[in-house]
Amino acid sequence: MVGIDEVARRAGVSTATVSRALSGRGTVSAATRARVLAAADELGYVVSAAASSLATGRTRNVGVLVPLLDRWFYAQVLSGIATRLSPEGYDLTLYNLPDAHAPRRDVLARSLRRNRVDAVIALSVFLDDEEVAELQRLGKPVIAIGRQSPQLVALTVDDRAVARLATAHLLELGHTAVAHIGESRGRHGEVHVPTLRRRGFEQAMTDAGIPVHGDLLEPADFTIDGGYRAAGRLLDRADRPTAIFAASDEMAFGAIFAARERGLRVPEDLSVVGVDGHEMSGFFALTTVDQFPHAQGERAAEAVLAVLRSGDAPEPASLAFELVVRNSTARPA
Amino acid sequence: MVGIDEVARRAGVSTATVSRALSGRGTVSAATRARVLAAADELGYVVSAAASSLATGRTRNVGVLVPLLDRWFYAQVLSGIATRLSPEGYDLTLYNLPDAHAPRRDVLARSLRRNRVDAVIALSVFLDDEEVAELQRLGKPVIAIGRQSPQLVALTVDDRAVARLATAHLLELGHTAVAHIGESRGRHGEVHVPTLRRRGFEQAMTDAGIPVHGDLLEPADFTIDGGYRAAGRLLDRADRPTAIFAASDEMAFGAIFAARERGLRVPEDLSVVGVDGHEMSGFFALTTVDQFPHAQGERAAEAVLAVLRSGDAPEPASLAFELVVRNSTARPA
DNA sequence: CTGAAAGCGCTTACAG
DNA sequence: CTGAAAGCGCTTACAG
Repeated sequence: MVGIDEVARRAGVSTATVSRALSGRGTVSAATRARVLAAADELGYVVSAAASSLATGRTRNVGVLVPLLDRWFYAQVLSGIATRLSPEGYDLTLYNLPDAHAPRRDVLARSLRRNRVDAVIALSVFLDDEEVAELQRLGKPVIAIGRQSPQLVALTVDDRAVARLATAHLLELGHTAVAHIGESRGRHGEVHVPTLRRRGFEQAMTDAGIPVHGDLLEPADFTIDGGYRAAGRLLDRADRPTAIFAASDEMAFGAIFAARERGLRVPEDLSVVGVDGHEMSGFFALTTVDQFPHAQGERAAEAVLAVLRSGDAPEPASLAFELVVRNSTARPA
Repeated sequence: MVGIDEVARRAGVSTATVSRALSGRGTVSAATRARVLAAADELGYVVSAAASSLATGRTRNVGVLVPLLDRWFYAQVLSGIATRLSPEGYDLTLYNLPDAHAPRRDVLARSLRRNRVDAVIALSVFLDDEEVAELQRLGKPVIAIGRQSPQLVALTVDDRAVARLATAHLLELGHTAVAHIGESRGRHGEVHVPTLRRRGFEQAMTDAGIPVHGDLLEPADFTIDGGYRAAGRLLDRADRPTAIFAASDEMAFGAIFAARERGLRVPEDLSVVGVDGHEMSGFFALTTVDQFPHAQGERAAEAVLAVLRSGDAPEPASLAFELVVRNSTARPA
């Protein structure tokens, strides 16, 4: 690899001047700059990340924390982030945060502290207070997607409103036996997305004068299979619901598979609504609340870039969502 | 951030000794080592990536080149890679290689040359000769997944064999009108996965004495929607096939949607086989050739770690695949 | 506008 | 087994 001194020699200037010409910081005469650029180009010089970042303290790298790499939603957001970071010359380093405590601490207390990133985007990871503190101790901008902790600045959709919108759609069609598939316990209080969706569901039902009893809430883990099994439990009951609001499209797909397996037609015998705007929702004719995950990633990347440029603290922001009505919902029979 | 000299002061030794004690390289007495470890732990010291990598030339970071972040297959492989890299203390930096020429050059000639990675895993990206040369000029180990260039060491499945296996399954069931959805042009010759799958299909058909005419080959772009449209074209013909071999599960899903839309039953009226082992293939009852993408990622990561440890050149290897028969295939009516 | 020099925070021969 | 010192390849006050 050719170094800065080779470029300096070829251009007949000092390394300081090469550095100034290439970075655009400091003043260099037009003629000198041109000579330096030509020399760098001819030699194929690229600045060494390690040397540059040791000298400046900046890395031009953003860390992204993801709970799972192979869920559609996260892949979408990640893709959105990469889309906006790459043209700005920023790299993206991935940190997979598993459920287990030990490896999580390893990522937060070790990997991230190696000083390899200028900022962190935390994607829907549920951090406990100690972990959040660890993250903030980095002294670097942190942007969360999805509310994860009261202490983290986040880009969020209004998850209660999302759930109310989906539920209200079913109620307006005339359904009264509406069940919800999602998280039913409230461990994470005011910042837990699945819990907020369940609360929004409950609120819409209550507002419509329909009491919500525990039977209408089936817990599932946001996978297709989880949705399939939860829906199976609901549909095998004597008093099965006529509509299901699933807290994610993948769980909604599972519900559709469960219905189909039982000879129930969607939407004639069962209406289903999801959340996300999954790429396959159109094929399933699934009515869903789209939350534009790719755009969420882009927004997060933009927020990070803005903070890095301005030095200002990041600001929380609210993300768009939209009900997309397709053919998985209809009036009850 | 606390530095090595603070640790040295606290432990009452030189920074050289701290470095040796922490890295395990060089000799340190047990007592000194214990004191250093304790001091480092108390201070929460973590070595600076930039300083360490400038001094050693090693980064403990692996670059992964991906064409698309939001395809299921790539997300799986990526997840497999991360799974194996993370416990070894290696970070993973993502480089998205789009189709356009300019940004690709930017990644290969700029980003990767910033010296931020010790090795590169290239995931199903089709590089032209110049790009491969650029990659090799890095002087770092490169492992490809999927055959991409004759010059790159790769982990590959035998794609012709995969296609023959899928096609033979349909032929054994008694189908003779078998169509293929995939890539139909052979730009990339001997190293292009879609082309190899098409050739395997043609070979199986020819071996069975069935001539393959162009009508049986419908090009598609490996997305669900592409498969849906390609299958639509096949199924709208007067002499529609009784079976379809799709070169990916996602295209197979699209084919199933296309059949369903036309009132054709799978497998009674149409048999469908895919390739990949997609997480949803079970729900679609799709017969497929599983190629275990998560395991492919793990294998690639292991190969990279082995090369990094031994200093030996990487070696090509062959990956497993397996026909999984489900309910999307049956004897023709 | 430009250069000499110090410094970023480590690692590693070298000497003892 | 341990320390002093040079060096990794840049950047940036400082001086001119």
